Amino acid sequence: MTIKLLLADDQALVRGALSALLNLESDLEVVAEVGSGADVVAAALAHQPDVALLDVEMPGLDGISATADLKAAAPGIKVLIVTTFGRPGYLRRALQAGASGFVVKDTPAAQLADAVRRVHAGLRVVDPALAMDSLVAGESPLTARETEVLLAARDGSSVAAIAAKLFLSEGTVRNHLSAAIGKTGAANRTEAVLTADGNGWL
Amino acid sequence: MTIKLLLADDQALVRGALSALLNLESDLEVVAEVGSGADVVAAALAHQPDVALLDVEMPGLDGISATADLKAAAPGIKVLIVTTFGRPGYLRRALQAGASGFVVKDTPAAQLADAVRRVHAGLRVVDPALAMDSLVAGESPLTARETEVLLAARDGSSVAAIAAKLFLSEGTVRNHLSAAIGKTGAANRTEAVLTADGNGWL
DNA sequence: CTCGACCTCTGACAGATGTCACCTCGACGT
DNA sequence: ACGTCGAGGTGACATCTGTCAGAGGTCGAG
Repeated sequence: MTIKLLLADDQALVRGALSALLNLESDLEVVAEVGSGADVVAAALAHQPDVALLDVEMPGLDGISATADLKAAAPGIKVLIVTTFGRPGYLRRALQAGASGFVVKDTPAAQLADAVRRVHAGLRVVDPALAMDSLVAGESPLTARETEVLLAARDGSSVAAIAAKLFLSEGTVRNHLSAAIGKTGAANRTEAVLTADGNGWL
Repeated sequence: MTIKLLLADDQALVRGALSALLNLESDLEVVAEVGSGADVVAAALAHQPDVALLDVEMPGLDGISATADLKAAAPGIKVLIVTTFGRPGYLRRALQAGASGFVVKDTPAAQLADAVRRVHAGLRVVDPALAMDSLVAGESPLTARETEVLLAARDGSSVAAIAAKLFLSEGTVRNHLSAAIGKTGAANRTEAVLTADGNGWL
């Protein structure tokens, strides 16, 4: 009885390589590969995999949103998140979206197949060190608006530009930025964006 | 006659997966895998590969510096750069360092083995679209100091902090930043860092 | 209903930032 | 010997940022 897999990663080379790696295992079989989060649900319905391996960083629909969509459309399919960045917030949001496992891309290749089998068996797979970080970092202290403003500030936009984009007064934007800077313990907006991003709060 | 390969990528999962992918080809054999740029030369001397596949983004010694070191220690080994980001400046610097090929991670997996064979045969392998970008973007217009200052500004440091780190006057730092902002067509230091980084100038 | 949390806005303020003009110095190419 | 360029610096200026106090408004929990 082989475990059927769905792979989602925007980098074709990595996707193909992971496929080769997993197909080496006699009890695993990759039945579908997609390059964007938007294609996950359709491919899953078409190929009926047992486990879906999703990357978080994908253009358009990210892996976490894709997880939520997939669990809504086909609750029986287990989801294993595979990501480059072990951001605490990613782990938290992935689990809330219904993922069964969370693997960072710098874990040894040999462990991936085991992770897949465990997830298929109904177990949770989470890197213990990352779970600790997630507990320490906690949930995002930023309010919805503060997050939006920081997101808009990420590309170096001025207060005026952010205000125009979000239809706010410049003073309001400055207030939200100031609050975000205070909550992140940063000294300016750039640092605030960096730490918030590093924690997976954006 | 098999082609012997050396793999360098800081993400163990990707490294292992690429290894699996390439070992599927009957004429290719991965003889060494390392996780940092600093280990490339030693592993190359120990295992005598024909071609080295190096990632650009690695902690410590990056793939481009590793290329230069490797070509100095063992000029006969061909280098194929495999990277996530197709920054024009990366391509230029990789070729100057002695790389024979440059492949972005979102090219189809099937083409990687061919790229390796071509590089081994003494040909150059470069994505045509990326080569165009490299021509258009041209060399970095930033002077050495401007680059240093931008680099120091990347983490959101204030002018005072940058001045202290580089042992410069605050006024000089402001002048360099202003020049960098002007040359990159940005409106502030954050935008300047973003565009310079996007072009591989940092 | 009241309270708290959040959003929105204003006005004022100190400090940081970006720009400009202008200066010296050393290296380099002609 | 000369001009050019980059590095390093100073001083002044307008503008942008970050902070603070205050003042409404909405909305859900208790």
